[in-house]
Amino acid sequence: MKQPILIQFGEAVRTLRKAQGLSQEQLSFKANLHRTYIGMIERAEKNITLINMEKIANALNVGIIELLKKY
Amino acid sequence: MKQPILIQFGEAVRTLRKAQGLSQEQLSFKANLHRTYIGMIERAEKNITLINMEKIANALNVGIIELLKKY
DNA sequence: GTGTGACTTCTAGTCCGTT
DNA sequence: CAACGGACTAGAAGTCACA
Repeated sequence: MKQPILIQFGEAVRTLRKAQGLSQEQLSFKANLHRTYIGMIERAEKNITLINMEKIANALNVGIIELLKKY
Repeated sequence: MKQPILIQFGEAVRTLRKAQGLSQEQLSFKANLHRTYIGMIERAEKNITLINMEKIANALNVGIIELLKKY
C-alpha cells in the first residue's frame, strides 16, 4: 500500500500540517479522526476514503484539490 | 451515505462518462472495476477510496481534480 | 443498460499500549 | 511528538441474481 497518489496525499497533509504548527494529535482532533490514523495517512499506509479526505482538508482549511495538486 | 462530496463526485463521473459515449459497463471495464460498482459510485452510495478514484479518473482520461472541480 | 438488495471478503479506521 | 504493534469493529470492495 504505497501507491504514488497516496504518497502525494500524505506528504501534502504533513507539509500543510507542519506549516500550520500542528501536531498529528491536534490535527486528528480537528478532523475528528484518530491520532494514529493521521500518521498512517501521512506515511501512505492506508487507502483513504473521500469523506475522510474532506475532513482532513477542512481541518487544514484547504480544499481537497490542494492535497492533490502535484499529482 | 449521500454526502455532498460523494454526490459531486458521482455526478462528475456520470457526466464525463456520458460525454464520452460510454456505458457503465464499458467504463467499468476500462477502470478494472465491477459494473455495478460504477453505478453505486455515480449514485453516491459508496464512500470511494482514493485509489479507486484514480482508476476511474484514468479510465475517463482526466485528473482526479476534474472530478472534484465544482466542489 | 442500469438499479437494487443481499451477501462475503478484505481493509479502513479505532483503541490500547510501547519504543 | 511520532512510529509502530496487536487486536478489534465498522464499513468499503467486490460479486451476483433479478427486476
